[in-house]
Amino acid sequence: MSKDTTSRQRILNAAAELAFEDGAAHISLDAVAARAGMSKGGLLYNFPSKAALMRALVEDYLDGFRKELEHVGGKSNGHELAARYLELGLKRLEEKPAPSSGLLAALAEDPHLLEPVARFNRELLDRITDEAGDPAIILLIFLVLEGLRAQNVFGTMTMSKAERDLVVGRVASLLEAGKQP
Amino acid sequence: MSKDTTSRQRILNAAAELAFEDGAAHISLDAVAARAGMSKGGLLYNFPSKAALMRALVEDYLDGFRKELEHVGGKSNGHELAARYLELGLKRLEEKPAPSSGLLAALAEDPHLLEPVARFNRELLDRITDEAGDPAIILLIFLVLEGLRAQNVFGTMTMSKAERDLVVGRVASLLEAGKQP
DNA sequence: TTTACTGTACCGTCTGGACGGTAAAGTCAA
DNA sequence: TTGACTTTACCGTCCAGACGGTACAGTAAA
Repeated sequence: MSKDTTSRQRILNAAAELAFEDGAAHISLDAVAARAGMSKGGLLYNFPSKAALMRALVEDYLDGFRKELEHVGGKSNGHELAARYLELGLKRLEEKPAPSSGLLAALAEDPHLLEPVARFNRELLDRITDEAGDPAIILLIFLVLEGLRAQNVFGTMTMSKAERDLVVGRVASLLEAGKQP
Repeated sequence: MSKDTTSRQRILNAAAELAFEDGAAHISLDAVAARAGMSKGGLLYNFPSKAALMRALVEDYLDGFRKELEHVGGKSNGHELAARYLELGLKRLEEKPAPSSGLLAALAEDPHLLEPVARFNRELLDRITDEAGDPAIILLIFLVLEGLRAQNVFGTMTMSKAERDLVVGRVASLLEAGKQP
């Protein structure tokens, strides 16, 4: 696809795209290499095994999230963090190869590979709820975002942009309302 | 596993369980047959091809949902239907082999197989919003449920029962509040 | 010279699916 | 009631192809 990225990133993108388009069961090393514009030897030079590739897919997803989340500033209260999380989650839905597609590939290969994702989610949830007043709204934001991600990655997104904006706006106003009661 | 079910159902359950436990990429006909307590020949007698099995997984999921949803009564207003949908969705989260695991298997095999699911979701959404006052709350319920399902099937369910009850209770009260404005 | 690959050849294993049985249950005329 | 048959619901074997992984010789840029 694009040549201005590292081969590592091209491979990761290729794997995510393939998982989304052809189904996670059909990500062969040959197919990923071909899609990344590279030979299988080249792929195996970057990732010594398929398992390593899948692990990298998960790490890449989490690193991206962490980096972008922390990017704004380490010090922030729960509400700011929640709003930032919502915003970031929505932004990530728009990205070309949905980052979550990589998770799908990893999940299909071995469900245990998603354990770091579960830990990350839990830590983030705790961090936000510790500082925010109403846990219910935080949990709700989390689930709504998870729902949108699921729709996106399952290819069953039936809601229009307008509908998504509507529900996200409502959620945001609930968060705002719970700010200073 | 259980012997009092039809071989068809045993096969479907075995496939869903395997997809959840070992990863959707590793559902081979041999593995499914073994888990269902049957030979591969027997499996192929019930489902003439792997694709047919995957299609059946999706149909089974939708049929179950449809049947249970309609079971209460055809005539109901939007709010009743929404409440029923929420209740049913939660109940389905508790089932032994998560019904959505079958969807995961189908998705891994061929993403197009989930198109009927997308259509079903859209039709249900339209049907409820047509009769209910506030579309935002309906969409919110839908996404929250989808989020819970995703957590369940991805094996990344980090929320406790208490937390789930908390957020679901909040959502239900929002639905109730929007009933007669 | 090192780095970052490409390309080809190959191996052992797994997989979907075709196929030929077969034992039991049901059907039905004599 | 019996014998002859058809159907149902499987079992076990086999095979061509796909797959992950290895090995290695070559190459072009830094």
